[in-house]
Amino acid sequence: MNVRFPIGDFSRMTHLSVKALRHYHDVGLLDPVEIDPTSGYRFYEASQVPVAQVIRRFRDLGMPLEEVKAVLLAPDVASRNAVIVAHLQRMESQLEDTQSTVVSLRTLLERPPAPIAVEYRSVPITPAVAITEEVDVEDIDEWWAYAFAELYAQLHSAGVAPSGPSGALYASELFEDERGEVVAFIPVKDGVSVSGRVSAFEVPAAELAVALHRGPFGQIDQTYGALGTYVVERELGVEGPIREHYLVGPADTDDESEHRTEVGWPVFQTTPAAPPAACAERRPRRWVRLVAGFAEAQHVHPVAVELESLGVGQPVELLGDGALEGG
Amino acid sequence: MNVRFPIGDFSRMTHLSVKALRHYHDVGLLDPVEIDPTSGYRFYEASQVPVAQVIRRFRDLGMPLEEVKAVLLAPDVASRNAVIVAHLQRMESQLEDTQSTVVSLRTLLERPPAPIAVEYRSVPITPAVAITEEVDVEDIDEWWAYAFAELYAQLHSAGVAPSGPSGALYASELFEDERGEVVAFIPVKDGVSVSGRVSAFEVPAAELAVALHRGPFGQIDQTYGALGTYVVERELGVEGPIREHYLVGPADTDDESEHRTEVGWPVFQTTPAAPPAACAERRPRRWVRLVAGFAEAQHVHPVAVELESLGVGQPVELLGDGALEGG
DNA sequence: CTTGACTCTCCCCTCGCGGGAGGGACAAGA
DNA sequence: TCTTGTCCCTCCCGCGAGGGGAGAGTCAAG
Repeated sequence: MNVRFPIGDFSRMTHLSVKALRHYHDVGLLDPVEIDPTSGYRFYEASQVPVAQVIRRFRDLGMPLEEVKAVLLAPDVASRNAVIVAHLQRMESQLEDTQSTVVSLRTLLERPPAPIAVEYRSVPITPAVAITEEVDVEDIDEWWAYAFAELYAQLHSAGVAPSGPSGALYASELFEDERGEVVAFIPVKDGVSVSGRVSAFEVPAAELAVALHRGPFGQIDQTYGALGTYVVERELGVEGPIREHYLVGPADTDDESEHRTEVGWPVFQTTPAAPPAACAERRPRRWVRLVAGFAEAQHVHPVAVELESLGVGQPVELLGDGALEGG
Repeated sequence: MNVRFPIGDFSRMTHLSVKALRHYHDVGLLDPVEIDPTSGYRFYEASQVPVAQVIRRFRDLGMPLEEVKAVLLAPDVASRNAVIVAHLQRMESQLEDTQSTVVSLRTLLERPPAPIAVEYRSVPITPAVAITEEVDVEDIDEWWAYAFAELYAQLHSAGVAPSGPSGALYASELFEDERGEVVAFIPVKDGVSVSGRVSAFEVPAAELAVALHRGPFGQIDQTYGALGTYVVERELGVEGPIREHYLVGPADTDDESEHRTEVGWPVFQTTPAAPPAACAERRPRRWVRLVAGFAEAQHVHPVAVELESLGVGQPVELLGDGALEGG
């Protein structure tokens, strides 16, 4: 008969706490070899130490008990490795998230709260070619890329040059209901023969409050946020879809910091001399929702300034190069 | 009066869930500017969006709410930065732990379960110089380094050469009570005039079961574990302190993989021809405890083999170079 | 036989919310 | 004005992986 250890000794052997061992017993991860029927005492064997060691390492890596169990019960090496690799990959991607969060936190704390410049502008009705579709917000990016690829392809094959920067209209439903109509358009002087999803379109005239976004398109939420804040503070109404104008984009330069995008907020009629006043009548609940969808990623007064040197280091690999493909 | 947003709109503005916002209110992290006394409705202002953003980033970094609160309420930039830096440092050290755990896990899963070779040996009484002291287990490493430094210094100044490899005795109390007597010794042929902590010592004769550890001293727990397992399986008794002999150490070569350490387990008298049998009489409860203190870090059968390519990548810095000292 | 160390079960606590029940509040449409 | 649907409220339970402690039984050494 092999030597039996009570839980306290086994705890010292494995560096697992007594509480943890009892818990592992409860969930069936590591059962004692014997339980005294009268006293209820748990007894473990020396041969269980290695198993406990493995459990401890995986727990140190934050692997959930269920998954550790899967590793221990895996019928073959391949399926076991699959579980381990999946966990390590989760850890790596989590680490990436952490690093990008540190970056964005630094941006948030460092950047001076540059006041946004908002310009009022009357835009006339504009002929264009366009793709119009109802889209889920989550699909926007992909839709956007394909739509403009298609538009430019048709203009190119028709031998027609744009008469101005391309742009898009975003229906307010998009921000209220997570789904709404989007129009991707490219202005053209003359009629163009179009086919497929592409159609002739007249971009409607509007009075716009316009903010210019300088830098990567991926950070445009900052400008949206700033404009949203601006609009909220002045309690401006909104009429019609939000616009974007792509003044300088990836087609023009690879330097993302050179990119320029205008965000246009359609306000009520006004003269350039007299900017629009608050318009309580035309400010229904829907309006608040709309702004709510925008007003984010502003710069931070209350905790700002001087946290200058938060940095991030190298990317990390927990998985080595030839990771387990052949397992 | 500024525009007020109900919790749902504010949730959309900040990407914080309604539940989270209510929780932050409960714990006093982010209070609404107004609470309708009759309906209990919470109302937030646009100016609170940036604060919420900051909260969200820190939460994404896993900072506890209490600490986020400390950041927001910090009276000056320096104390605020202190909190942030402390958190990022915790994250970095946690990451280091993760990486070393991956390494040790790989060792555990990869290394073939090499059976340990145990040799029985009779060692005679040996004159030596030694430092004897009662030590806490946690202080062992430091104590050990200083003790041998002192021993070698005195031998050197006395112009005496060791007559054999240095070694140490570890009383079993050390493993049972976390504290016990340790003797660091260096064998010498003749009497040496000694001073301070160092004294003349006779290393007692003993029957030893000896295991040889090859490699870094930091991994000696593996050999201890293997020897402990060996002893447990054969139910060998123990008499007297455990020994270590430092055959090849840092003084001899910088290549840690070349280091050699013997671990000696004192058994009862036996002839080399007839290895000691189990000795139930002399195997009190204390004995089990002693083995329990050793038997760890064995190699792993149940989940072993072929997980060959788990690797670790670069170290990570979340804190940049000139981190915030001047903050 | 006593004493002290050890073990058992059972219950509540953590942290940062998520899920849901049950019920009031509010804006839009009929 | 009523309904309808959507919001919002509070209150309670749950997770994961145990930690802390109460109250009671067990075990081995002196």
